[in-house]
Amino acid sequence: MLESVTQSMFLSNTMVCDPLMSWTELSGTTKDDYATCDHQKDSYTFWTSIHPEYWSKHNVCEWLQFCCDQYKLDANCISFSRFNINGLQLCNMTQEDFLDAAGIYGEYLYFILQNIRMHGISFFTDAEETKKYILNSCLLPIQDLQNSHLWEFVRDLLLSPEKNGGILEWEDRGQGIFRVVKSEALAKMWGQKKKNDRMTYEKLSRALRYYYKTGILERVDRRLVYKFGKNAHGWQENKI
DNA sequence: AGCGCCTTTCCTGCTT
DNA sequence: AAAGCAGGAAAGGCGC
Repeated sequence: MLESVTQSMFLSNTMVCDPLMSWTELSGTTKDDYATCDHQKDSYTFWTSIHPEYWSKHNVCEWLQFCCDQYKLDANCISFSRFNINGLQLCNMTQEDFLDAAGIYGEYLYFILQNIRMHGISFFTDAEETKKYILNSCLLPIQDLQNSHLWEFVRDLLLSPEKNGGILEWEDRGQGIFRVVKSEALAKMWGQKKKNDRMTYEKLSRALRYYYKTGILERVDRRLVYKFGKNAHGWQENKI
């Protein structure tokens, strides 16, 4: 399933990946990008240039580090001891194995690995491109892993009613008008994401008000009610 | 090193 | 009276 999904998505975007290009050509295009990365500068050019099947234990570790860096994953959620294995063993891990070893990131890491095996590392050097693919896939929402902006956090909470526990609700779905139902709960959740237990709705709302200036939000003259502006995206139905 | 962006923190005054 | 709103000011964090 994963293969067919990613393959079709992959082939549909010739800018990211020309199917005629070889794996080595693809990975070669990224070498320079990572030569500028001061973190593990020396090793990037090595592990990205070989197939995952041939990675050493060290390379596997570097790959995990790369994923954490690139997608802002919380390394504490990943059991690194479970990944003290070589590339061949890594490639033999099932999706369930990944879930066991990396919790909420398991499915995601599995997805990344399978795509690197198929298409090379360049597939994942552009976080924005990767995000598009994940959003179009049936994987867990990548915004949970990546998005750091407050308005995106709010948007994604609105888009996941099963997760927001009635904290936010749409007032007018079509116009992008929504209401903050539990203000302090929202602040607490935002604080959790930012690892800041001093967050309050008072402060969060100040940040929201700054969005009026940039057109991310529009003012609605009602208490606890906000509206997405013309510069907000991704909140409309049937539109990503 | 420095700059810009996005908050975070704090504050005063105002409104509901 | 309590909670929310409006923004100014300044500082922090982080990516480039």
